[in-house]
Amino acid sequence: MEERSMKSTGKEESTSMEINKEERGKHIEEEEKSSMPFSANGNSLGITKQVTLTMEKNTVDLLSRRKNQEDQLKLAEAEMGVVKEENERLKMLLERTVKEYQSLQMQFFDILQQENKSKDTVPSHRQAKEEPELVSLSLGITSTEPKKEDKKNNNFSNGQEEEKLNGALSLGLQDCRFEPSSTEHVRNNSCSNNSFEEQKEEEPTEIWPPSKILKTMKSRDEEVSQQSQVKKTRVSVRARCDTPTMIDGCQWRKYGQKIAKGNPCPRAYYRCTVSPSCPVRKQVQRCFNDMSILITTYEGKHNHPLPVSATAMASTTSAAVSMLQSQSSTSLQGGLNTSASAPISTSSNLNGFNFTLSQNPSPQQLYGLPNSSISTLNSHPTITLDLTTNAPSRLSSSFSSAPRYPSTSLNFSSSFSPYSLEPNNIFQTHWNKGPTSYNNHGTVPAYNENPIGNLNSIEKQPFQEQLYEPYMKESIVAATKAIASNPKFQSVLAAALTSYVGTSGGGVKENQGACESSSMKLKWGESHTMNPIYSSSQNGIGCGSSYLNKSSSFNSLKQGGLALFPPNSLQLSASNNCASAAPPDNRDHFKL
DNA sequence: CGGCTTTGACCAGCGC
DNA sequence: GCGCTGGTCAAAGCCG
Repeated sequence: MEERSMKSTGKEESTSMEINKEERGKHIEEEEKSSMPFSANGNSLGITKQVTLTMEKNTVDLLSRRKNQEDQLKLAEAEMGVVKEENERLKMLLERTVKEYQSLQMQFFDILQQENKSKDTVPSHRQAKEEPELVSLSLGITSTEPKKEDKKNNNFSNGQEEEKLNGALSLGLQDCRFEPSSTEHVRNNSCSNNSFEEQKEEEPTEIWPPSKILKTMKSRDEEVSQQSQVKKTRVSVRARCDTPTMIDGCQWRKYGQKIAKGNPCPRAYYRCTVSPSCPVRKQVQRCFNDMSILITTYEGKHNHPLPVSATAMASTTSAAVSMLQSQSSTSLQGGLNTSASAPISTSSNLNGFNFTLSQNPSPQQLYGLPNSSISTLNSHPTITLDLTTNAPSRLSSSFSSAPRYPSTSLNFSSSFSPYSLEPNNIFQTHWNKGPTSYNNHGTVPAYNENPIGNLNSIEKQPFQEQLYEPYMKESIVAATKAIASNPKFQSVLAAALTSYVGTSGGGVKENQGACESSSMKLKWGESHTMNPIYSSSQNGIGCGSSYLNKSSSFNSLKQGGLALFPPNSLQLSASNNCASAAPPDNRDHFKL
């Protein structure tokens, strides 16, 4: 534009100069006229006029072009303004859409969580049917909804008696009960432990065809004896964890990832790299229903010395496996109907606490782990260690189905003081608080992460211990009986408790040093002493812990800097006297 | 450059 | 036998 204007200006100037030339020429011509009367005056005059006209035309054209260009410029500017406005409008729209999306997402998750709570009662039973063997250790604290509880109680008023007839081993020290699952709930839910089951099958709307159920029922007895012993036993740990993988003290190398059926969350496969020949594998997968839950399934036994921080989980899994194997063998020996071989049956269903222990499950009953899942391959006996806080819904599941395999459910949730020793907090502290704990690392590798948690960030779980307190003594008595009756259970309980203590303590000792260890002790101790209202739950803890205190292995753990529990918190009251109930012969089960 | 992760391909088991 | 699914392998890419 500027160049054009420049050019046009130049032309104008040249034009004016030419005009001047014309004038001068006119004067010259007039002079020539006077001096030279007979020259070619006529021709020169015509040419001059044509030049003048041409110049004028050019000038007009230039001016008109200039006007057009200015108009175009204005138009372009106007268009740009319109586009800018539209841009801003779109931006606003985008922002609004994003906000709406986020709000809707939040609502969606809320609804999902609510639905999960209500659904969890159903699908758990599915697992037990197809799962060859299932031992569930539920260490999460639970808050049971009154409605569910009432419904549960109504439906299974006879459940306690049924439990006595069952061979399942169920221990619940919280407001949760493991109840025989209904026949139609053969399969587990998606948050499943070991197999991370299909989401579709978790849907409450899904009902198995009767034929399928019958088929499953028929074939169950035949499969029991064959499968459970042959296949590798797995230990599944469900815990709330923000990190990609649970920090268990071992070194893992990821060797594969796959989208499992029914769960959009990919399942990652890790193998132990502490020793090249170590056969231990683990699978890690997010629970589809609750993305905060990380399901880790361990398989195999380490053939090498483990770091201190890794011994806890290894001990837990090992003990659970041994317990499961023992259960399966017992069930095989004892037969389906008789309890003669192991006439141990303890049931204590209290308000807020359920403690049942029974053996030789009848084929008609099954203790399903409400949040557990069945492997579609039905090839691996699985032990589920449930460290989530979703136990309530799981525990509100209903009795019903006939267990094909011995299933053991251990639930200690309420036995831990939620404020000070609540297991979920502990695990979250070490495994779940990844973002806070591992910020220094930037990322969280899949191996040997520092299991130290930010104790200051321990969340105070809603606690209903007051409700349980009046019933605690009774439940503890039942627990005492159960523990005294089943050595394997003792070992599992011990290992589970050890895992809490050991994992945290070991990790502290190994990776962080005494400084944080001491702070952890202080934290737990303080919270414990400052919440006398939870004395009952402390007793619950003490029940297991006091026994542990007498075990050599636990003592060794304590000596190893793992004595994180204040002595009082781990001691049973004399009235409960859990420790005395535990047979000394079973102490060796803690040696893992 | 070595170790780890990613990811598609491959294999085996199981059900129909 | 075929298809589905879980589990593993291994080449390529990434990262410190």
